[in-house]
Amino acid sequence: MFLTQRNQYALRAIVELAKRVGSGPVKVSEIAAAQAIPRRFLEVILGQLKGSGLVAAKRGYHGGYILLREPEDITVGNVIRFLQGEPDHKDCQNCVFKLQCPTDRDCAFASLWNRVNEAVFGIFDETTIQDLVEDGRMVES
Amino acid sequence: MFLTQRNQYALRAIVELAKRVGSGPVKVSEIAAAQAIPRRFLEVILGQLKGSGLVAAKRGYHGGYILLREPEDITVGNVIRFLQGEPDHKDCQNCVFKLQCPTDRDCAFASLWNRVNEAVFGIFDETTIQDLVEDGRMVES
DNA sequence: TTCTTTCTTGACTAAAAGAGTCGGGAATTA
DNA sequence: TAATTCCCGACTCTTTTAGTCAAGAAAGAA
Repeated sequence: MFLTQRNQYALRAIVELAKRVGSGPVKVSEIAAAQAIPRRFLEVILGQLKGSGLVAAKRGYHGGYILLREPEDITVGNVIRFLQGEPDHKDCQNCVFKLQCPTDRDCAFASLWNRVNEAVFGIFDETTIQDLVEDGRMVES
Repeated sequence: MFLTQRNQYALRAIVELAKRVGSGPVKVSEIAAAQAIPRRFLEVILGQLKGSGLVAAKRGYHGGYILLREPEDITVGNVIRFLQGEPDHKDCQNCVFKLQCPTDRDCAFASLWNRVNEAVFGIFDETTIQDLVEDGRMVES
């Protein structure tokens, strides 16, 4: 709905890693199978995620990915913010009162966008990976 | 950020109509000029908006578009919901615990998506077109 | 009536974003 | 050395979004 497929795959991969904390490195192919994510695509995504400091990879025989922080210390907001990079303020170029908006801010919609953004990230920031693992458990029963 | 260019154009067009309530029909070309929207594209968008019952068109000499409701009685939510149509619940096909999610609901992310959705539409539903007109006025000064 | 204006319609094209693939290389460990 | 697993960059395919075009129909003016 609000996140691309790719971003959802990233979250799901991290959730899968969280479920296996303590079992050593998890192979990409295992994560892909468990979460029904195309393996090669997942390799790309996990490669990118390394840059976030949330996960690390190990190559070779018993290689795979591991989580670098506790699942309760990683929020959805952490992940999404990393994946989306800096919010581009180009958005405002298309605001309602374009002429009064030379600095790309303070347009009629600015307040609206800000409120929505804060609401969404408020939720993302208070939802941890551990929360998602637990929500899943209820359903898995 | 959360709305396509097209949806923002639609909102801006309605805001422009709101600013001119009482002055009779407003031509597409006037709205397009005032809001820096490609005219032909705007024609398509306004044509679609007619179906919402929020605006009506009149052809010929003094033709143009008019708002059918008071700006304070139209919310951003009204407009966006109409433009986006029914929310497709296909989204959930890609949830975390796919296997436990045959009915396309109750996945680990369902709660998260619902909370985000409610937060966003909560804001959209409490923001009227009149609010946007007024926010713009402050900036236009 | 006839001309001009303005919306109407549907098909069309173009650009961008998103999703996913492929082949070969490099590290690690058995 | 041989198997395994991550690593990397380039590549393709599809979908969505953006925007255009031409011909037509209504409404009013002259």
